[in-house]
Parts: sequence; C-alpha cells; structure tokens
Amino acid sequence: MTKRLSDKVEDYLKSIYHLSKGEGRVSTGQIAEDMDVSPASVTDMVQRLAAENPPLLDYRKHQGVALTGDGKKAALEIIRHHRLLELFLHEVLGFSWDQVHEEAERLEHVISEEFEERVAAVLGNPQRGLHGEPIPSRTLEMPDPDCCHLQELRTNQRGRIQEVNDDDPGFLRYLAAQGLIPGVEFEVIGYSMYDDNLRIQIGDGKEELVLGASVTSQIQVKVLE
Amino acid sequence: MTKRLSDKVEDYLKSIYHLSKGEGRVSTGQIAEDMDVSPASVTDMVQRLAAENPPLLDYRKHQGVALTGDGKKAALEIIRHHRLLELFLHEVLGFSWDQVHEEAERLEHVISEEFEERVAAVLGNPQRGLHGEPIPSRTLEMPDPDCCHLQELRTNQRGRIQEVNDDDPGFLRYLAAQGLIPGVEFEVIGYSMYDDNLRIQIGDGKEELVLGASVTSQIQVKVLE
DNA sequence: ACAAAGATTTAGATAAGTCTAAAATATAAT
DNA sequence: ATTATATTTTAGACTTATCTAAATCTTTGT
Repeated sequence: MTKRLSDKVEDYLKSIYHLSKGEGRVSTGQIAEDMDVSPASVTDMVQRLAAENPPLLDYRKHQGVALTGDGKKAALEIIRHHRLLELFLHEVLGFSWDQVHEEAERLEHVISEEFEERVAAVLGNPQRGLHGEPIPSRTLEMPDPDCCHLQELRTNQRGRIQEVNDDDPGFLRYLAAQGLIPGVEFEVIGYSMYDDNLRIQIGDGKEELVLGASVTSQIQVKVLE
Repeated sequence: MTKRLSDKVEDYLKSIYHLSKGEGRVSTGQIAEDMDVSPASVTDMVQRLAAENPPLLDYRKHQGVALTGDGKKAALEIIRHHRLLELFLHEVLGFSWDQVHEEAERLEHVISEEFEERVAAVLGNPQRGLHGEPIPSRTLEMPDPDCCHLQELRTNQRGRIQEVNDDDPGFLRYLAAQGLIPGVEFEVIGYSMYDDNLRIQIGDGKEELVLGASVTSQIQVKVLE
C-alpha cells in the first residue's frame, strides 16, 4: 500500500494526466496555467513528486515532467472517482449536469475504495461518465478514446458527440440548450477557414448551428463511416 | 457568508461541542485527549479561533474554552453533515452501521449545502441518525436529547435505547450482536454496586444480559413511565 | 499557607504548500 | 553566432498545523 497522497498532490497528478493524456512530457508552465498557481510553486512540487519513493513523476530540469507508472495509476484512481461521482450525483441525488463537477472535485479526494465500489455497483459499473468521458476500470485501465475533436471535421463528414468538457457550468448549460449532448449525431455542412467556424446540422432534422473554435475544441466526436 | 473553515478547525469545533454538549467550558487537556494531539497544539489552535473575526470560541487563559454562537453553529453544521451522511451511506449505499462513521468523518468536511439538502430530501428529512443521534435541523436547532445514560438506571426501571456511541466499529458490532440497538426496550433486573454491572432483560422475552460500566456509559436511554 | 503535583502556556522547530523577485537556462530572430 | 525574449529554476519569506521541552500558572494536600 503506497502512502496516502494529499489533495493537492492528487490535483497535480490529475492536471498532468489531462495535459499529457497519460503519455509524454508537460512543461511546468502548462501546469501552472492549468492549476492557477505560480510556475515557481509547480517546480517545487514536481521536484518533490519526482523525489518520492516510489517516484510519481519523471522530471528533468527545463524539460518538463512525465508521469511514471505509479503517478499515472494515482491519477487514474482520482479520475475514476471523479467520473463515478459525477454520474452518482446526477443519477442518485438529482444534481444537474453543470453542477456535478465542482462537487466531485471535492469528494474525489476523500472517498474510500469501499465507497467507490459501492457507487460503481449502484450505477451498474458504467464505462462512460455523465459528459461522455471514459471511466477507468476498477483495475485502472483507461479505455481507448477512439474519437477526435469536432474542430478537426470538415464539410460532409458525419459524427456522433462522444464527450464534452465538464468543468465550466455555463458552457455545459449552453451545450444542453443547443442539444449538443453525448450520443447526438450530426453532419458538418460548412466550414469557414478564416475563423474556423463550423456549421453543423443535428440529427437529420432542420436544426442548424454555427460553432466557433472555442466550442468545437471542447467537444470530442466519433467520426461515422 | 463566513469564511471557509479548514477541516482541522471543524474537527476542533466538533470535539468541543461534544465535550461540552454545546454549553459550558472545556479544558484544553480534554480537547487534546479527545483529538489525540498535544496540549500545546490545542492552546495554539484555540487562541487562533478565539482571535478570529467573528470569534468562534471564548477563551481565557487556564480557564478552558466555550463555543460562541458562531462556533456552535459551525459545529452543528458539521454534526448535521455527519449524521445525514451516516444514514445515507447505510440506506443508499449499503454500508453497515459500524462502517459508516469513518467514511462520514472524511465526507462531512467537503459536501456542499446543496449536497446536504439533497441527501436530507432523499432520506425524508430524518430527525435521528443511524445510531439514534438527534440530527440538527436545517436551521441548526439541536433537538432536546430527552434521555440519560443507561449507567444511571437501577433495578426495576424500564427504558428504551435511544442512542449509542458511533465511533468504535468493534463496539457497534458487539451491540448489534446483543440486540442492543436504538428502539429496543428493556428492564433493569439487577445492579451490582461494586463493579457497576447492570443486568437487563430485553423486550419481555427471556434474553438477559450483564453489562459493565464501559458499555452502559456509551448507551443513552429514555426512561419509560 | 505553602510546597508538590498537575495542567496549561510559551518558545522554538519542522513540514507542506504557497508566493515574489532575482538568477539561470533555453528558444527565436536577425 | 549573438542578442533578445521567454521560460524555468532558485532563494527567501509566509501560513497553517503540528511537535518537544521549558516555563508558568492552578490546584491540592497537609
């Protein structure tokens, strides 16, 4: 059994996981930006985590950091907690899909293995979260994402919304209002190369939407045929 | 809205509430004992809490501390969280009555007002916890206990178990095995003044038990007729 | 009333996590 | 290749919560 990590350490590992998607190196600046702390604090912290026994990060001066196997495991554990909790808060307690993130951010650090397993059981061991994110398995295997950003699609391509960014309540309410929720299918019917706007048609109905890059970059889709 | 308190501060306030039952003064030594920290740490902490704005404690050198109105409110908020969570963990997630305490100790500090209200609603706004404890109301009124320690009863008195101490899993399993759970009625059929043992008969059946002072002091009862 | 015992408080240290400002290194541009 | 810019790291300081050891009160016993 490895030593209990502090909430802060868990937040760093989670941030690094998300920035690196589990592989490759991330700069201290990126982490500082993502976590809203000073670069100096990040350097301090990553040096400590790389000096842990066992090390959670691989750190080289001016070269950024990468998660070690142990660091990745710890990150996936928290991500599993987060996604199970979001689903639980929605399904069992009736939280709306834009409210769950903040609550899960606090709960994810304190629930026991027991709690995690019981919640997973109550939910029927789900493989996707409330916003479509893959949920790491009990053994911390992360399912293959198998999707790309909506941003990358072009005219005439069809896709299905797979996953949306969960951390901005306003953005989530906007998505829900437009019907842009996981599972929904659409076709790209126009692209403007100057502003990267995408015009899409939802379902095979009449609904048309024009989406800017700051929206299309936050939505993951599966390309159809 | 008063400033967010740290988990530790909340633990101190909770400890002081329990030791003082909400009224009167408690010594730093008692708190140190209860929280398993050094007396010096307690002195430090209570001085800080008394210096807060608004003050959470009334502190006088060598005279111990008492909760202020604000301190008492903060304590009751956490106690409400704790008791709602214990019930929730049992009813909704199937935790056993000796497992819930530890989990609730961690969760109680991080749940939002929203979470608290939704849990209370799912449980039907209960007034008593899993171990029979009164649950402070939404407005933080603590219901009158209206009971006394089993320890104080004598031969021929009848009573109903109202509340048992929740923090020792082994003790809770022992109680459950003996049928000593809240709601159960009994009659005292013997008292030994030398060891303070109490002989009781459960229900009006044949079951007889002999209980030592370390058990009878942990059980609260309501005296009948 | 006064000394001994017991409890409480102060003083000084430690550890985690943060900051700002200054120094060092890396990247890019001419 | 050398300077300018941007990023990263170091150094020193602060905060919260803790400890041990020493000093100071209170209480108790005679």
